[in-house]
Amino acid sequence: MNSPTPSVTSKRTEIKTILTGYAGLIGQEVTVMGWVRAFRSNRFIALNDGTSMNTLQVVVNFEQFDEALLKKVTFHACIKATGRLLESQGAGQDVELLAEALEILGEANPEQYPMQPKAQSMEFMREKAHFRMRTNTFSAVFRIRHGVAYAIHKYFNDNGYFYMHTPIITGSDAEGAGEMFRVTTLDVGNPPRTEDGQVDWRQDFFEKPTNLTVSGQLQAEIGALALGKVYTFGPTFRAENSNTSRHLAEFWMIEPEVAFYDIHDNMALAEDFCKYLIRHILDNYADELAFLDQRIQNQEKNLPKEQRRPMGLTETLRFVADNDFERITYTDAVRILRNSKPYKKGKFEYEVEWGKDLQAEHERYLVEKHFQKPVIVRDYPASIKAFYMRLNDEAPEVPGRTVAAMDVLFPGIGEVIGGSQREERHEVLVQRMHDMGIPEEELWWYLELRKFGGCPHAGFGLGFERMVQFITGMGNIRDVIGFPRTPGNAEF
RNA sequence: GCCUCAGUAGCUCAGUUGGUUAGAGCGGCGGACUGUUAAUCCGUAGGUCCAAGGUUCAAGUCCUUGCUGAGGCGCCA
Repeated sequence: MNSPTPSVTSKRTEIKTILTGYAGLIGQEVTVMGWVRAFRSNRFIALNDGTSMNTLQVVVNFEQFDEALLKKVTFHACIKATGRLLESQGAGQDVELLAEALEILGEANPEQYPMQPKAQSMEFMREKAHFRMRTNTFSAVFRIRHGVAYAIHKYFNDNGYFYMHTPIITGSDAEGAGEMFRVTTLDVGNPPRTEDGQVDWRQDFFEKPTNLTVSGQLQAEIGALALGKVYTFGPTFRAENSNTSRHLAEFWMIEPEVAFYDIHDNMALAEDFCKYLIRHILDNYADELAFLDQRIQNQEKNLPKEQRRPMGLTETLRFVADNDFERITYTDAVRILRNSKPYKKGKFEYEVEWGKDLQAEHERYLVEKHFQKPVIVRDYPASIKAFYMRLNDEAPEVPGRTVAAMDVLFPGIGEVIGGSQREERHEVLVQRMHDMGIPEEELWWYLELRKFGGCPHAGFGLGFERMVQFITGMGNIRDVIGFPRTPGNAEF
């Protein structure tokens, strides 16, 4: 009855298919394959194949099976079961598979296998990244991660955007988005040198210094000024020594760039886009959200009330999807903060002063206390923002020059989006680059975009993992990417 | 990079003013039971107390340094 040698065929029915459309399958013979989540009473196997949150109950009449075979039905062992699908006699499920044949596709010796059928810490599972996707939490997170990625492409495609691939290796270090990873084929221990002792980059692969990209924006602007509406969605690298729950050295970023858009169009796009992504997950991953919601509640039930989330996960997502984001200027934000209770009581660690960047504590006050919803802050002081952001006209009620920059701030994770209307005026851009010490010769092509057929345009960068973090409610960004790269960590 | 906290069994943790043989729950293993749903019951094994050095009659406990992790901050998405 039981074949000792595994013979995998493609004739399997996915468990999601069985559980969501079992009506037509009752009484029929089906084959399922998956990983054992539990083996109760030597009779009931809870089988999960990754297609959904749910398990199929496989019933084995242990009298009919070899004892040595059943001994191998252990936690996370991979099995194949064939039998008839029946209405369940038990209370916990509608249908169950009465196994007629059972095959072990991959053993998981419980004395050696590190995962256990119990709650384990996020830190421990991070060290077991090759196994953690088999857990309820991580399989839910990674199905949702896929869902968000899909929704991104669908949103842009349905709205007439073109997906554009920008280079991973860049020869420019003027993008101004942080420390970069050097890319080289030179012998790092003994690089060729010029006569004055400097590394001779002309002998390197690209005959110049190159780095991993920190942003595809500058190239996306090329696309926008030809195709009108483009977006990028690719890996991004920052060599910052950032040790936080919201930073990765390697992450994925979405960067739409749109010709003829100003900062207000840009904000409208950002808000509509965020809401679309959230709605897509609400509509398609309700089981996953319910599980993650429950998980957070269990986690928080021991915390004092004021440290708990004000709303459940699903509730939060609905709220964000259904309500307008608050839109304020940086100047307004400063005024609100200076009139706030924590400011007057001296609770802020950092000074709130026009011209200084808003700190995390300030952003959190605006989002979580004052407005209690996502906030878009725009028109930041020019002195604290990048050279390519469009210089606003002087305004009498504003203390200094500002640029048409915008940050979308979400509760819990802070900045999800940073963007701007781009400076399209050649002479203004040249002046800004000069003032900020950006070498013009490195970005000659970027400047030429302003000389030949330029136009007003705008765009933004959305941190993919931060959005997934928000939607899944995961506390640490390292738990929403399969194989996180952070300072001192590049395992797997 | 800075600040704070932590590191004890496979996992999560307890371990009193420094004092005999370092404990629990879960997991594992052995057995019982068998329509279970985090199955239940009985039994059992399992320890470089992060590392090195130091103080002391005596260190899991105190001190120094280092390593690793977490939380917060900065940089940002």
